[in-house]
Formats: sequence, structure tokens, C-alpha cells
Amino acid sequence: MRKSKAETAETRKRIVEVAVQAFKSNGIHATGVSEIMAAAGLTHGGFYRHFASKEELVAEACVASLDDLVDAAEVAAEGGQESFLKHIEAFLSEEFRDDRLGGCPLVAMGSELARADIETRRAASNGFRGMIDAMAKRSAFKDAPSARADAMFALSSMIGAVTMSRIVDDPALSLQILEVTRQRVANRAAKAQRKRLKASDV
Amino acid sequence: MRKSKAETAETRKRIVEVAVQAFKSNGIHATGVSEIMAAAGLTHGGFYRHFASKEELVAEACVASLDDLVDAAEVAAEGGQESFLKHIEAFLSEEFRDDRLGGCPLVAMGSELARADIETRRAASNGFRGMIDAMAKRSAFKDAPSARADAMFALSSMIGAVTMSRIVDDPALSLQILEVTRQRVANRAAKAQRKRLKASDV
DNA sequence: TGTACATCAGTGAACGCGCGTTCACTGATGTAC
DNA sequence: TGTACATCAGTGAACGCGCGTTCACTGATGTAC
Repeated sequence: MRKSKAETAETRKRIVEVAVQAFKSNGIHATGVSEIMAAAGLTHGGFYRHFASKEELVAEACVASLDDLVDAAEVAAEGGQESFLKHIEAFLSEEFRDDRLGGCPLVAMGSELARADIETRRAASNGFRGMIDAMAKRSAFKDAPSARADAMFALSSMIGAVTMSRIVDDPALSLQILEVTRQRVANRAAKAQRKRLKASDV
Repeated sequence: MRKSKAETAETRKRIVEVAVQAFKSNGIHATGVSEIMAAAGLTHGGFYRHFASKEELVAEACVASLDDLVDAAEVAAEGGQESFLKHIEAFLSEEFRDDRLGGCPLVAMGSELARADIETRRAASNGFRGMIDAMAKRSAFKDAPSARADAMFALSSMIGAVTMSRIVDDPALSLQILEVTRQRVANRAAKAQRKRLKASDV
């Protein structure tokens, strides 16, 4: 039952895709290899033809999901200031909070990633750096280091806000956490934009 | 081998204390009941004389660790503005980031808490509300709702920052995330303080 | 281009292991008289 | 206050179960001639 190279590559890709969703919705530790393989339409035995261990899959899933996140941020950034602000607001929306399959891996697996092996943490870090770069390019009205600092704060604030909005049992409080962060982050971005426009006038 | 009521109560308390540390340092899912009981100097069989299930212990551990956190925040708040700022800065320090046994349960188990049962999420929410209250009282220079909004943002930002600083593989970036958040949060608190002093002059 | 053989993707049973939970048992504590 | 008995904290073996991983096997794919 050997498969062609193309099919093999597709299967591997499918396993990673399925794993991303499973890890994000149930957590890394709570998701079994068999569960992932079944969701990919396979039996668990074949897993090790594609990956050396579950840990390796975790690292790859982390790379894949963060690549998607960075791509989306870059696309939004290229669409101009308004498009980028909309993207940020979507990240802090009720819909995004409730989207456990999609959504941000840093939110969905944050505390597990902090304990993950070095490869996985490297993947998460690269993704985070990618997000910083995408955001800093947008708000680069002043020197780059300061724009990166702004991006860092905005991103980690947003990650903390969505995490807390998912934990909290009171729907009103949950929404308020998102709303408050939306205001603060968007305000700062808008202020930066105004300064930038002003500077380019002179 | 029956134990006195006092001893029983002490044992129960010890199990919760040990569980708090274990859950914070290894995560909820990755920590076994036997492991906790062994760390408390007992065998696993006796666990169910104290708790109906592992989930019940998780909820209690959450209550206990957040009570400690809120108490510490309140003590710091009562010590005046400078003491409170120091407390915030300690939360965002390298030492606190590396303290996996102590530290904040919302950081250490954040993504697992988002998936926890309702009792545990309630405990986490109560703790978060307690932190908001402690912080809002401090910065209540204007109307209370806005002070609470400020506290919410500061807290979720800090939680996101420490989480990310634990994930990131680059020590310099990890420190910068903390530093940037320390600046932003402390700046805001200092500005609030100045406004408050000004208002009380008039 | 056709044939012979090596490769290997995927299957499904099996490995040892640790999980959360239950249970019969022990013997000191608590309680009723 | 002293005695008889019920209670129950803690032990350690056992429960069924799912975990990550390995393995012999199948048969289509890839390759060498």
C-alpha cells in the first residue's frame, strides 16, 4: 500500500493541519496521536512514517499555525492602516475568542508552550518575531526599535486579553476585557498614525 | 490509622499547597494524582478521602493560589503608591518569570484554565476580579468604572507579557517584553497618580 | 519500454507504562452510653 | 470517667483505559537494468 511521493507529502501536510486544530482546541497534552491520525483518516501506526515523535509534530504544528497567523497579519498590514486596525479588532472580537479551532496558537496553547521543548519554543518565538515585524512596519513613524517595542506590547497585551477573556466565567467581564484592550491598542495605533502623517507633511 | 480532625484538615491543606506548586510548574494535565500525593508524603489511595475527583482539587488549587495572589496585591496596595508600583514591577521581573513554583496561576496554567470546568473557571474569575478590585482602588483618581477598565488592561497585559516572556527562546527578547510592559504599565499608573494629586490640590 | 526487485506508506496488534479511580483492610479517633 | 462500638484517614493492590511507540506484514510505488 505504498503511496506516491505526492500523496505522502499531502498526507503529512494533512496530519499537521489536523494537529494544529486539535492542539488549539484541546491542548497539546490532552490530544493523543491516535486521535490526530483518526481525524486525518488514518490509523495510528502510520504516524511514525512521518514524524519521529509526538514532540516533532507539536513543533511542526506550531510552525504551521504561526506561519498562517503571520501571513494574515502581513496581508492586513499591506492593506493599509484601516485594514490593519480591522485585523487587530478582529483578533479581539467575540468571534475570535470563541474560535477554538482557528485562532492564535499563542493564546490557545500559551502555558503549554512555555513548558515545551526547545524546537517548539523556537517555532513559537519565530512566529512572535514575525508578528512584531509585521506590526512594527505598520507603525514605523519613529525609530524602528521603538516601533518594535510598541508592537511587542500590543501583541502580548492582546494575547493576555484573549486568554483572560476565555478563562473568565462572566460573559460581560469577558467582553469588557476585549473591549478595553481594543480601545487601548487601537488608540495607540491611531495616535501613531496621526503623528506619522504630521511628520510626512513637514 | 484514623487521624484526628485537626490532622485531617492539615493534610488536606498540605495536598492543596503541593498541588498548587505542581500544577503551576508542570501544568494541570501533566500532573498526576499519585505525584501530588507522593509530594505530600502520602500514597495515592487516600486521595479520595479528601476530594471527590482530580477536578475538584484543581478548582481548590485555583482558589488557593489566587487567594494568595490577591492578598499580596492588597498588601502592596495598602503600602501606598510606591509599594504598589514595586509590586507590579516584581510581577514583571526576570525572577518572577523564572519562578515556576510560585508565580501567577493565570500565567502558569492560562491556556489550560480556559478549557477547565466551570468551578475552576469560576475560581480563576473570582481571583481576577479580586486583582482588578485591588488595583482599581489604587488608581481610583477618576470614576470607578474607568479605574476598573485601566486595571483590567494592566492585568491582562501583564499576564500576556509574562506568558510570552516564558515562551520566547531568545533571552534578550524575553527581557524586552517584560521591560516594555513594565514601562507602559508603570507610566500609566504614575500618570494616574499625578492626576490624582493635582485633583486633590484643587 | 518492460521487467525484477527494493522501498516504504499505511494497517492493526502489541509493548510497557501511568493515568484516575475503587476497594478491602488496618487501627487510631470520635462518640454514645 | 470508663467502656464498647462506629467512623474513617491512610495503605497498597487492583480496575479499566488510553497513552506514545514498535513491529510484522501488505502491496503499490519507485528504481535499476
